[in-house]
Amino acid sequence: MNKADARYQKSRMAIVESSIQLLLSNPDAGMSEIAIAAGVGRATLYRHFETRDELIKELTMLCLEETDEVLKPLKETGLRGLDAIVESIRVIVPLADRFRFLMSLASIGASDKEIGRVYRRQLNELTRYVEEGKKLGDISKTLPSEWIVAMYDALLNAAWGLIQYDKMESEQATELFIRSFTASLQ
Amino acid sequence: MNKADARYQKSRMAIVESSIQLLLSNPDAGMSEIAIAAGVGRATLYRHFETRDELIKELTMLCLEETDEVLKPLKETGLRGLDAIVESIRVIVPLADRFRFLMSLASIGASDKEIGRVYRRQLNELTRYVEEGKKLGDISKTLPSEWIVAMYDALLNAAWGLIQYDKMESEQATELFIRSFTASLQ
DNA sequence: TTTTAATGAGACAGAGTTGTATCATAGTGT
DNA sequence: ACACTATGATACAACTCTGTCTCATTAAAA
Repeated sequence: MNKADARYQKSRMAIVESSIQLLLSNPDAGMSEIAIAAGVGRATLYRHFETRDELIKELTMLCLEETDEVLKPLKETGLRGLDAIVESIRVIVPLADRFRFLMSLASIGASDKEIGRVYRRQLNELTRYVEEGKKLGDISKTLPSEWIVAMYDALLNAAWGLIQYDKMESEQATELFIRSFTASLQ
Repeated sequence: MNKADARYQKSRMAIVESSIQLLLSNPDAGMSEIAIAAGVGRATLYRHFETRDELIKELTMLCLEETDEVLKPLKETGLRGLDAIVESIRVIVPLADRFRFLMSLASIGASDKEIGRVYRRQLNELTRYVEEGKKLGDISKTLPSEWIVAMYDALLNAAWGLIQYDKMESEQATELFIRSFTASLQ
């Protein structure tokens, strides 16, 4: 299996993209179904991912890395507190399918060490911004940080749901998310 | 099978309650697992519910009916708009596990006619309160009703998650929910 | 107490899924 | 042009889950 081979890359990309979308709408989808959705033979699917559990684990890691990737530039902007959170919303909503995939399979996080570690780190970063926001006076100190983080996740989910079902555009969902979320922090 | 028989009722109650909780934490749980969780033989489980799909469908209907039940008094209070919504939050949060069960298996709603009908009706009632709230001036007219309804569901989920993982008490979650939700509607 | 019937345990067939192995084919790198 | 190799199709065994059935047990109803 040569990772540089064009056929390999084509198959792999198709598998990753299709399986994330498919597992999002049907978490019980089997390997046959996944292979069909990816337009790939079942045998090829097993050549790329040894088992179904392996596939899901690698997809999860991939989604975590992708969200990491878009959040990295944010750290270099020097934004702090609520400003940082708002900016994170802007970059994360377009990736909401990845994020939702992580949520829907959150149970995995508990079972896999590596995933749990990365997941907790991302959660901690958001919590840090929340604490900053409280110090800066943008966020009410009487709201528990845990509740704020939970709201963030929940509203991101809501936004993505509306986008997925074509109820609104990504931009509108982003603005509503930001508007409602910031308003709720007073 | 005599529905009045004490043994029948005991088994049925155990099955219903256990399977809702179990399927909530593991939607893939099989009939064996469900039977064990209910402290009941697998054969008995099949005597009460012909198939696994039947079981899930009946559980879903039951949860719908229960939420209907607690919302019924609300209609007789004469509360309108935002006041009605706030009151609905108070009565619904304690039932959040039922509600979450409905959400987690929302895909069923699409497949089953009866469930889809009841589900849409409940959604419409919430939407009606939202529209009322806009007319009464409690809710900004520039927020799409769909977004508000989505937020309601999302925050209910968030509240229930925190309660389930013992991060806070039901009362505190309710108050945070109401506070954040109402604040976001301006 | 006696009768009735719901239950638990277990065996069973059938269907579906997973993961492995083989082989001819067709696209790729050289 | 040629050698390589990823792929698709297919067959296969092992396993799991579902749904059915039987029979002894035990708790409820009479």
